Amino acid sequence: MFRGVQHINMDAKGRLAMPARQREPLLSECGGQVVVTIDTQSACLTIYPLPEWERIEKDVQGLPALNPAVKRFQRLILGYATDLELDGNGRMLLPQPLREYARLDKKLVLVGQGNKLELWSESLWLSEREQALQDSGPAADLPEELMSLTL
Amino acid sequence: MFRGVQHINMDAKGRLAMPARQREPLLSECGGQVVVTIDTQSACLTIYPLPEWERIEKDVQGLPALNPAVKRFQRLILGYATDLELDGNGRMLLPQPLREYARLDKKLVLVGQGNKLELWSESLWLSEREQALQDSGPAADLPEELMSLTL
DNA sequence: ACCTATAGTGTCGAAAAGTGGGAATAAGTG
DNA sequence: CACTTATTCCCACTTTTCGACACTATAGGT
Repeated sequence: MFRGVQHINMDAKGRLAMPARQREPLLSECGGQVVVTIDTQSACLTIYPLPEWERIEKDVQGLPALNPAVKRFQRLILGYATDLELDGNGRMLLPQPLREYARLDKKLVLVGQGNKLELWSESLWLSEREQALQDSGPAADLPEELMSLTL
Repeated sequence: MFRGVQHINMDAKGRLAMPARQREPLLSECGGQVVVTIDTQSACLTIYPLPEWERIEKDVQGLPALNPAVKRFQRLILGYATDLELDGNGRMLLPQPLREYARLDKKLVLVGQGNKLELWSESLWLSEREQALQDSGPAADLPEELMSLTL
């Protein structure tokens, strides 16, 4: 399970060092083998351990491909999916197209989301968080399902 | 069950010593393993014993993620959730993003809330308490649910 | 009132994590 | 085929983090 928000830097070569907290689970669960793809809903990337991704890939491929919207969705998700491996120092090198999609520059934010990690450019993360706080803050009228949660 | 309001200090490294009163239940219930996350409604943090958090996490992940407001809520709650462990001295080290969110400085307030603890910066706690007293005082009109309470 | 035990706080050192640079290999082009 | 450019792998250094230890303060009991 991936948890927690961490601010990390990408170096000049486009490498990003996986924080130790997330590195251990990745190494033990899948030997550092991950799949990175885009989030079609937001300008961020998602990072899956390889076994988890294989399950998702199967589900996505099982969708009715005659529906043009589905077909487009598949094209994006599967098309951008790239397998990467952590190097000896626990870093991964992000391919340009992925960096470009999520507008990644030096300052990044890595967000644990249970079965996956999300990777944001710091500036986009901040504005997303701002929006999220508005939506979930005291003034917001939240959907039914949330109101009934017991926290 | 966590009860009581306690004023505590965070040291220069961002460590906070869990008061002995709360420490014992935490150690016996979950071996000092806790999950800290943000409260989306207020600028404070919430501290759960690990087993209790796992129940909540399950509920939150079960929500319909197609609703953008729900998705944002999940991103905040799950994203900021960080598991921490009490060290040999009964202290926990709060990660920077969490400290930042709740504007924590040296003086903090720890508030028991039954199944969880809330952590406030002292100054925010004081003004929140002020507001809460206004809302719940003699002049306030309280929601139905409260009126029917037997105190 | 003093002594003791326990909670709270600070400091130091070792270890690990993050960062950068450089060399070697591979790929692409003239 | 040779030369240039890009990519990858590896090594070394710096910084931060974590754990252990020691000291101080406070509360309770004799």
